[in-house]
Amino acid sequence: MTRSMSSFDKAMALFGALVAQDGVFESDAMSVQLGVPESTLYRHLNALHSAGLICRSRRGRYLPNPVFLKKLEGYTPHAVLSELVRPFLDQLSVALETTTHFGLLENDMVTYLAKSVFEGEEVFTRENGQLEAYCSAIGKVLLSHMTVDEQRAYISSGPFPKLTDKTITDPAAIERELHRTRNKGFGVDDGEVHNALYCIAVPVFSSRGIVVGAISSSSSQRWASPKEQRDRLIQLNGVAQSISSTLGAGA
Amino acid sequence: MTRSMSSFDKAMALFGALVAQDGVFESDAMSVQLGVPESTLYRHLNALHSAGLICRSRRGRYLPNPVFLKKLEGYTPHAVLSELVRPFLDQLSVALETTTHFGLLENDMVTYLAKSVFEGEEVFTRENGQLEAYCSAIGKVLLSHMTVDEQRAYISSGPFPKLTDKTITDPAAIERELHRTRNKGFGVDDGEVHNALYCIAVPVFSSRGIVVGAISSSSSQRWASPKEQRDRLIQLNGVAQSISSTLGAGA
DNA sequence: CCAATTGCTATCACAATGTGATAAATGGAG
DNA sequence: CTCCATTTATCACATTGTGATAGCAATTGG
Repeated sequence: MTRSMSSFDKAMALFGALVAQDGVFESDAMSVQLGVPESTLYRHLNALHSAGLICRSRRGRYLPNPVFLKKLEGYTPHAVLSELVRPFLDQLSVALETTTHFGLLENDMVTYLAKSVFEGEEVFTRENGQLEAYCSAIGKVLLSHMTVDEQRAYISSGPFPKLTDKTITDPAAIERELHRTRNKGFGVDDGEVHNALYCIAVPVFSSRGIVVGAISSSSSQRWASPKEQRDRLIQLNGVAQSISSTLGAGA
Repeated sequence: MTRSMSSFDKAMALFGALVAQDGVFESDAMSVQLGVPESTLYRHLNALHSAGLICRSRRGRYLPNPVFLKKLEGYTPHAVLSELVRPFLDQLSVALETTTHFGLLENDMVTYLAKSVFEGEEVFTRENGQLEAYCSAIGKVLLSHMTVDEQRAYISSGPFPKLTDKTITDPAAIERELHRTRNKGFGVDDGEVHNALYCIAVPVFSSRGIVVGAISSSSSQRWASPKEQRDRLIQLNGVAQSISSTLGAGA
């Protein structure tokens, strides 16, 4: 499976490291970090430069080329993600016979970037609309993949409004629920946002294991059995995997 | 001088073409456009994908990878440009003994991204501040490199306030002045913005001849002679060239 | 529904480029 | 001036990239 890596991939790995470190390049540190000899790194730097990806600022400092950046103005991660994800959501909504969503976390709220309605299963959400994270299925998944510090900060940022009888509002209970979610690998909203709304959600990872967002299946009827829930999960995870692979390897 | 082109450059050229065309890829058209055989193009597409630069959306449609885009959040063309340009401005201001600026056009106004003050030559401009384009040296240069349609739209967008006695405000006269500026290759502000402010400016091109911005030399005293103006121009153009080359080839 | 078109993948012999060790030059900081 | 990290240059060698061709896959149009 390990297709021979093109020279491309290695140089782009260097690019990624550079932008992540605010342009700072220390040859020996970078050499061990990327597992590439220094002489090769400098060749890659020159390749990135002549390809118009980076500029040399001060000695030891390389910045993304502003002309290159300008080309990417007009492409936002949100817009691209929602376009990429939509066909998968459509496929999923007919397979599951439920409405499906793709969402991600933004300022501790879930933003729904894309939605695919299954006829008869209208849901009150809107694309680009937001919902509370602690009680929604997608929100629980995304919160459960935060770092410990981030999650702690979120949990102490309450209060958490009780949207239905079943909404979990006690901070300690929310924390337990998030642990459960993380361990199970999927999130459940059992009528906790709205009386007639039942959802399950799974995370979408980038190839390097970073959580990019989450997809969910929403229905106005509760799942009939654990088995039905399990079936949905299998399909959800399959689609999540597909999305991951269209995102590609270097991300 | 033509250093052998790495495989990188060709693939990045494809990337540039893709983002410029909103992700649309037609193999035969692209093949003639880039002068690369189709089979090679598809290999490049795969390289871009596995490097995490692009995703495949629909058939024939390739979008920038959102994960990649997210890495570049936080880098704006403005911020990077001003950092890159600053050392050149500093060098220039001591060489010319004048205050120097780098600016670009934004909504028909000149935005000053960077400024290097020469002692005793304070100027009222602020970094990230804006000034009218039709009367400033940098503005004239940038306007003179607009497309015909853009320039026509600008000229008919008046009125143009008379900031000093010498300000050119008649649309037809402005148009003539822009033609002159374009032909000479540099712009002059002969006290047209402020009574005690005299500037000359030259364009900064990217390697592909796109105007990225302009640099200027500003003084409270008028240049003594045509020769002095010519000397300043030579230095200005030299620095403009240097900036172009730090921007690299692929841009 | 079947053609026809276009997108995309696979393969191969050959040419070109990337690789990494070494050495040396450049530039900045104390 | 001296040290140290950055950066360029060089070289024999291994790995990739190249582009023509053929063929498969999927969409479009009639």
